[in-house]
Amino acid sequence: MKATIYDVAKRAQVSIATVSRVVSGHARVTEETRARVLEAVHELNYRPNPVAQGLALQSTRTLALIIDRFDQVYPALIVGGAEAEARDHGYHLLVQQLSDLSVDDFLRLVARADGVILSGSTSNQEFLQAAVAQGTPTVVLGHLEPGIRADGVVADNYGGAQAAIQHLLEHGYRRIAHITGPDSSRHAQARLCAYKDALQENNIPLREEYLVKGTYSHESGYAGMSRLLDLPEPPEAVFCADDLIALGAMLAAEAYGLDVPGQVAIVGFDGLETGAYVNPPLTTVYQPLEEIGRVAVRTLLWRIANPNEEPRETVLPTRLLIRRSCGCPAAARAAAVRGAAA
Amino acid sequence: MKATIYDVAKRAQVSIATVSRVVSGHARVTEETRARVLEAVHELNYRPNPVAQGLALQSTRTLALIIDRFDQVYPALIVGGAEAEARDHGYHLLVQQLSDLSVDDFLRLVARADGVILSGSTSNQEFLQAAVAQGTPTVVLGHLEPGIRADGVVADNYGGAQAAIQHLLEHGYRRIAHITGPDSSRHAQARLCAYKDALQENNIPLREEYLVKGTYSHESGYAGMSRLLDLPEPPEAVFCADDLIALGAMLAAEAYGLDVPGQVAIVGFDGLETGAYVNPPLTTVYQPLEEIGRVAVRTLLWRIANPNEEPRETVLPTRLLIRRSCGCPAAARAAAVRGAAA
DNA sequence: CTGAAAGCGCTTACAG
DNA sequence: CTGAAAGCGCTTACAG
Repeated sequence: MKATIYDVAKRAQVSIATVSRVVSGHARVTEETRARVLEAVHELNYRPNPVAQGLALQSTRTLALIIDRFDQVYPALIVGGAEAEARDHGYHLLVQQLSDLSVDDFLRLVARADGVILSGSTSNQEFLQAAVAQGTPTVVLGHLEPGIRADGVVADNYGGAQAAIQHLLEHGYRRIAHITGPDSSRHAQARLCAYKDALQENNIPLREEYLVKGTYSHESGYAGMSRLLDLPEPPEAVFCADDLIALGAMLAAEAYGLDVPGQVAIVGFDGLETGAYVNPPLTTVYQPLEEIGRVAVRTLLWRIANPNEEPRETVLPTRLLIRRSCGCPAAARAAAVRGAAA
Repeated sequence: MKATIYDVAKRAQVSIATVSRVVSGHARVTEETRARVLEAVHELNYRPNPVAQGLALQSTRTLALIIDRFDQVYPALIVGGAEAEARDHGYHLLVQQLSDLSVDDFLRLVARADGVILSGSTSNQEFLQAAVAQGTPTVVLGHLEPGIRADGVVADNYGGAQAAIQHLLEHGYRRIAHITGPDSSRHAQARLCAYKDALQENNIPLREEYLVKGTYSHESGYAGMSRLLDLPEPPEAVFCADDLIALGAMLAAEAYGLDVPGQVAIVGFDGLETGAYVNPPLTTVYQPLEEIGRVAVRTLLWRIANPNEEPRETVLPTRLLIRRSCGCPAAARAAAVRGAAA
């Protein structure tokens, strides 16, 4: 049904080599034969079979992206950026969720791609090792890891979290709690670390009861905040490991009849647009998720072209997005909308 | 570097045909040679090259999914469901965004897949035609279209929207406005249609000024609601084409100093989890997005296996998720959280 | 049960 | 500039 290079060659009365040359544009061909081939290509609506090209060229022009789970806007933005960037370079994108993935499934996917991007979860360590051992160009959405030849692309989680805590301290809060992300998230680890360091630098003792575990979910934010508010001495401010947790925490505060930020301040992380549209608008740390996806793809493409360079790490800046939930004065309506667009 | 079938054959002292047979399991092989081959496979860590298999078998065991834009949780859930289902069947998933996509890019992607799933946007009409013309198994995230041999998988947008309007009418509201989704969304069209029909059935004249265009975004919800509230006679209730619009509308109402739902009721569409964590919790129409992704994949796989069957359409039920923004009495905290889990 | 061979649809040295 | 041929790594009739 679909025309192959043989059909075109026959119709244009040339060899398949010549067809390949004019279609790829990689070699000189007489203008006359070129025209004849192009006409045949057009008439037969010929398009080279990418699978056959993949086999011949030993390159699929496809990249694989492994994300923990496609269930929130976070992964969507990363995939969106990655796909856009890949497309700009003539590449396609294969996606897979980390949860319940076997190494075999993973390697089957990777075998279809020229390289792979792995999420910053500790639970993909096995996959990372397998990919690198195979010599597959690999970038991790996280920091460089000693001894592993994979590049890293990551937001400045530590710096962002630090800025958030700093901001809360400037508000005069001293009793600052933290609802963490999952232990398996390296990003959550960095944010937690920044939280601890910031308190210490300001001579505020770390209280165990102010540290509650969350899972990057509304529900865990709700539950975590409830526990904090049940404490004999509840915190004045809560730094949440992501915006979903923060929204859950806000609802919990309301359920306890507490005003946010009047009675308890809340800060999130991610800078999701939705945070600008809740009441009070959520102060949060913006990280450029789409850009992370794009840079990850660019890095991977660079790595594919330069297999022998030393591992490279790119840290993208985060930015404190000050809205209302931290206790800052009400922004005008216009400002809230502007914040949302950021 | 990576072992091929030839390496295994040599090591096991058999032909590549035999290796292929034991690895695929498609044919009888002596237990003894089988063991020898398996040992070689193991020692060389051999895995068949899926690209070569794709060429030989004329099947890539890969599916393509085209979504308007990966920028919200909506696309994430569809991709998530699709990937999970594809994996369950040993398939991989290639993704691409519709925006700025050329037919050529699209067909290059499709050539790597055994079939394609297309979003329910009118702007992919060209792609749909191209895929079907090529004989590519195709499913659309929308209703069957006359004359087009593609299957359809879609939520009951009409029924869901109808239920939402009905609910608002039962609250006693008569001045009900609608902020639509983009014209290009068939789902938005269905919801709009249900809105109009429901009003008519209840003898409520349609007011042009109560119909404002949105784009499935917080921002358009904010802007649309502002326009509605500027009206000499603002609506008592607003049905929003999706939850993002609804959140934007809620913030606008607050900016106007209006109580939701006391002074203006708001209902959304999608049933996103976040809606359960805003104040007031958003009443909305739940649609099973992950399931839509899964069913789309199942349908596509069925179509690949049965190329000559008549086009099939699957309509998945939607469900009104009653929370607070419609004016229903405050649910207990537990209920709000339960609603979130739904 | 097993092997030799053809075929899947390309690309690209190698000759001419 | 152009063609014949080998090669990419598999699968699967076809013989034996």
